[in-house]
Amino acid sequence: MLQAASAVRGTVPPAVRPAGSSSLLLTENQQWIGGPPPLMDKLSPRERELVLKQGRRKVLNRGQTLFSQGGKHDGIWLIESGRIRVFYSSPLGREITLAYWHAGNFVGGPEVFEGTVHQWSGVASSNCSVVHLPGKELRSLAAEIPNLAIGLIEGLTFKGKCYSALAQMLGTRSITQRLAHLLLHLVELYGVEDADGRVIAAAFTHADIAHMVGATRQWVTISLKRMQEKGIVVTKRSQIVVCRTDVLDEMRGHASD
Amino acid sequence: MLQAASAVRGTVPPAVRPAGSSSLLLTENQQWIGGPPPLMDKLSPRERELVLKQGRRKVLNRGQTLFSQGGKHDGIWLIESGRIRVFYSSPLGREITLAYWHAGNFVGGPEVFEGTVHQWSGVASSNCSVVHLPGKELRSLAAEIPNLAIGLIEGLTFKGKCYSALAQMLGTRSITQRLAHLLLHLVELYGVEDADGRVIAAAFTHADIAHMVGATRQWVTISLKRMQEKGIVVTKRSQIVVCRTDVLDEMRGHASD
DNA sequence: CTTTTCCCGGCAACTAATCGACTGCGGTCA
DNA sequence: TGACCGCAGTCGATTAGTTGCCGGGAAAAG
Repeated sequence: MLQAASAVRGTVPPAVRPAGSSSLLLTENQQWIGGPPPLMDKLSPRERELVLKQGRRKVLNRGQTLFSQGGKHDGIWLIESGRIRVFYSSPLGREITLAYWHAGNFVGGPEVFEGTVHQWSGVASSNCSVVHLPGKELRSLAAEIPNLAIGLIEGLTFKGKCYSALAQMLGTRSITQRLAHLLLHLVELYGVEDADGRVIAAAFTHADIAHMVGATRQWVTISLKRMQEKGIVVTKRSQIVVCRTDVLDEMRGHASD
Repeated sequence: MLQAASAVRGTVPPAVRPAGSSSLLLTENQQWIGGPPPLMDKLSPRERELVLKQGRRKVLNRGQTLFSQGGKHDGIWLIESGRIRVFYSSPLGREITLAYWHAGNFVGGPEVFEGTVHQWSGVASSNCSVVHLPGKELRSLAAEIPNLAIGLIEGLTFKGKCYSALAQMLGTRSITQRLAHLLLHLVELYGVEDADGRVIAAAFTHADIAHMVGATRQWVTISLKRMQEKGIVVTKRSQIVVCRTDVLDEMRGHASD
């Protein structure tokens, strides 16, 4: 089984904004680029303590499963540190990842209290620390702390938009367009300046990217190569440097006008 | 402009269950096949009257637009009769329909009160009667009538599952699989017994179907023809008769095991 | 240090799906 | 009755995307 293949991959680089999610999220009308406001930010220190007291902290190694589709649903997990990948795997083995969720977000939707079964799976894509809030406790906490309830609703609405945007992208854009779109989003979230352009400072393998845009590993390789030939990106040692965001923006099936 | 090309298309045939939605909804773990329980069913006659009083009734002809993506969002529409098609249209003109919503459901999500802008468009796919509940009025009604609030949450959760399921289907299944899946769903909702098999009693054009599965009109024609050659379906005069649900079930990338 | 594992990369054959265009049918309307 | 229009159906050309395979290189594990 996986035992931390690379120290680099999986750690969130310093340049990264703390809260957010990397995926095919934003469509034309999407604001909230980095994700919803973190769930706990509006709470007073006392309230925060109250919530954490009710929850059960859990530490995960890279690769460990937090919940899996078809499993019984009970409550949510609040991410304290690390990165959780939420994805769906079809019976025939094809996979689509919804998003990589960062610290400050919660996972386990679309229902928050006691639901039926999970529609998605969640695994740690880096070493993580999470707090589990079971449905029953969460419900009473939400009744007690209005700001928590509001945070939950905001988070849920955002998740709804994620599903919605993902469906729209998958339904109306070609893989190449989706890839262009994703690269722009990754640059937005993880971009660090560099001599050649903007480096995507979080390491994703071609397979990771393939799962995000709904494609095969090989096709991502081919597409990236073509982009490199056109001078849009430079790939040096499994890192992607984006040189021409303008061309990418045009490629993705532009939103403007 | 469209002026009711056919009298048959657009009317909901008698065999149809009253509430529900036809789309690529159900995944393996999906229950609620026909949609959520209708929003108003749990209300007392008096409460129902109260709600209808606050709303503004609107009658739509087939083809008329109810709301469109990018437009300002304010409240929801309750469907009294007819069928509303909710879809997204990309800047380059490709379209994906989320669902056809029937009487008893509401449209205008994923937010219910005052939101930002619509992510989807809604047009009447038959003559419709709807009741508009603006965000402000809806909010106070929901505060006053607990059962209405619960209905809203149930409806929203269901919509979340729709987006989610649609994304999963689009991300992991081939068009052929999606088509098989859709046919099974349509039979489930609109199926009427017949000498050859089960007739899908609601008329959808090939273009309609293409938008539901995210494909081109031509490809739907070809796929249906291939299915006919294999004896899975029979198409007689723009109506589809499904003979072998078992084969379709196997084609769609089966859930069982 | 060696072995193993993972990941990039390329290649070839193949199928799925798109695009544009044209035909013919049937229904509707003037 | 004739003109029109939306829709099913078909064709050929082209592209997008898959599947399976093999090789090399870098990094982790032993």
